[in-house]
Amino acid sequence: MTTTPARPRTVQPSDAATTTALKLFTVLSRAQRAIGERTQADLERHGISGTEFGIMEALFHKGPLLLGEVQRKILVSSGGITFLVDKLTERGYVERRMCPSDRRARYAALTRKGESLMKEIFPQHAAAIREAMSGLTPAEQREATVLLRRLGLAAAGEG
Amino acid sequence: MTTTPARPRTVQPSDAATTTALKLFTVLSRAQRAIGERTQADLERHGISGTEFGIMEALFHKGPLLLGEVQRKILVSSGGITFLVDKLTERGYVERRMCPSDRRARYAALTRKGESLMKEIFPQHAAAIREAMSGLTPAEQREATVLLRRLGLAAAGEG
DNA sequence: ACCTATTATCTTAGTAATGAGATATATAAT
DNA sequence: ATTATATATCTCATTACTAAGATAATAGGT
Repeated sequence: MTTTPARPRTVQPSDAATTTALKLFTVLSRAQRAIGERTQADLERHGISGTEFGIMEALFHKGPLLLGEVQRKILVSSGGITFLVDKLTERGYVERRMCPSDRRARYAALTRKGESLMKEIFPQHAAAIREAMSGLTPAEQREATVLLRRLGLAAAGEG
Repeated sequence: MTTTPARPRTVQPSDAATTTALKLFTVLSRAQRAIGERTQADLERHGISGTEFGIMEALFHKGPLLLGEVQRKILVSSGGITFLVDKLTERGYVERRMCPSDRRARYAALTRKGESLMKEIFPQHAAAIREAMSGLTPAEQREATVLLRRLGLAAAGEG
């Protein structure tokens, strides 16, 4: 048995599995960007960012949460959550409340104004997301969800 | 034919299609974030950001490109491409060249140092992406690619 | 009570961008 | 030629963060 002599190559050609992964990487990035641009454009009409909406949505659906809980939910840094809650507080949508059992901790809670904003815009925004996703049928969306959940969990877990 | 009388509702409950779309939105964001964190961590070892890698990869595979071409390819603002090419130039990986036919325009091109950096790290980074995607089999990755391409194109197109 | 480690939030400085507008050049119409 | 419009890049101010460290409070062990 003879081995093929190593022919020098400038750049190692990628194998098929790598090529497949690179394609997925590209379409994943582009899809996320395109969807993100559309959904953020929807929120811009109301003068809030996607991240701000994430905070208010969490408070809207779960009630008051400790800053740290919000932080873990929307995945920003500790400095970031302080900054974001400050901004929402200035605009009157959110307020801080003492935590009776832990004086280091603060709750973030929707004000009445924040609550009524969310009642108005959450359904609208959900519809905008549905619209942004309308390139796929609901059945295809469920397929994509299964695959992306598996992909995301594996990628996050092995960190 | 009778129309159903409008029953007042505080918050319109989402229909099934909206719920499906919201789930996809969540897993899409999370998957992209998890994959992005892993691939950027790989590049950090070489001291470059994902965006910088994107520029160098484009130049590596296509040769010198006008700044505007690079900009459209990696999707940053016009100010952003100037800033990024400046930084890569400072570090000696990229240089600007005059465009003989249009004196407003500038090419960005890899220097010899940039070329050799890419020869070294491109295959490594491709392998890191393959690894980050390994939660799905190649066949599943191809499925996901088909769906995400359709999703992304539809979302970008209807902007 | 005292020490240690941990946790929760806030502060500060720095970064990677964006967006609006400036400048220079090019192209097309008159 | 002149004018208008479009294009390519750059400049500058601002935004939305992150990372590291400061401060303060809690919890557990001794």
